[in-house]
Amino acid sequence: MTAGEIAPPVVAVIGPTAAGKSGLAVDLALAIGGEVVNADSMQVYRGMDIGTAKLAPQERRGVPHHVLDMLDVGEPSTVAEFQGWAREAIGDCRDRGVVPVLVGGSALYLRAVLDEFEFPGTDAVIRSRLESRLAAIGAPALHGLLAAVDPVAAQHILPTNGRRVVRALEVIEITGRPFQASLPQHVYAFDRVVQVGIDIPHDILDSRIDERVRRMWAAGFVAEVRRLERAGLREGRTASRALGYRQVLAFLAGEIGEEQALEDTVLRTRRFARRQDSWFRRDPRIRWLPFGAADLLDRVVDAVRFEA
RNA sequence: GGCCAGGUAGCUCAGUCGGUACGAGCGUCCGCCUGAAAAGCGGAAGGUCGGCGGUUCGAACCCGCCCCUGGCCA
Repeated sequence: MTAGEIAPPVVAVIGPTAAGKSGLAVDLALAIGGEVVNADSMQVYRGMDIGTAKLAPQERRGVPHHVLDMLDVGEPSTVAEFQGWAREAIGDCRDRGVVPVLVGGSALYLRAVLDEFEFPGTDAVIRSRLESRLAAIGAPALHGLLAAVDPVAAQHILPTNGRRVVRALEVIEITGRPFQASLPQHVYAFDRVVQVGIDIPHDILDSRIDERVRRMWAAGFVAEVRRLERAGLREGRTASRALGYRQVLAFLAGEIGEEQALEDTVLRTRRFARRQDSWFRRDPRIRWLPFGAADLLDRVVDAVRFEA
């Protein structure tokens, strides 16, 4: 963009999984001259296509998509790294006068990008030392240690949540300062942001999830996982835990039957959607629009034009 | 038709010499969440313990009959 011109707004299309965000985002990008920036924690993996419901190239209808296929399944993924990629993509779009349309259901990722959100560093050595300590003495005991050095953080972290206790101790050790155990305020990191959410009833969403998972299976999901398994998926700290992938890996390992894997995937996806809900509902800045509305796209476009 | 096992929370099942169901896991609902977040963690609501009758101060647990499920025999 040229000097004096105002930067385009940052738009985010959010909502629970299987609500139709990806397609809507492309529609929106085509309507207002935008490009898509992925905000899905698992679509950053190369090869994880069917199971993450990643839009196929032709389905992107010529709209450039950013922050997709950044990692191999064996590599760990983190919010902090994602935050960097996404902000870079957003900055790049805006510099070119293009509206960045962030799409995804990873709530923490969205907030990390849109809000003022800073992550203290990490240290593999410290981390693994704390993790073995966790394995040795258990979460409550480790929580006791946390309480001694950072009572406030300890108060905000449940004694049974080993994962968070470890991270808190890691941050304290690295920075020498207390750990911020609560989410920050809702303060955007950009001057103009519009978040539109797809509001979809639970029963409709549940049946869509069921259909989607079955469609994934029909589309060769198991074969995809088998392929990725050879590429190191099973060893991947993050990717191996993805919905569906984890279940199919269990099936391939002979731990559960294939039908069970499918049903578990549906179930876990449903629960995930509920969790997404509780994140999104807390953000008062989201402009909710009804799923299935005939003029949904128009309303999204209006929301962007009006609020931006 | 006979024999055996079993009928306890939405589901899978624990359970005690007869003394108020501590039930557990899963699901459901609600909540938390700063470098694994499609992850991790917590809280809550759910049960006339198959039906009827009997024994007993008291029965989900004992007896009888009935219904249902699975298996075996015929």
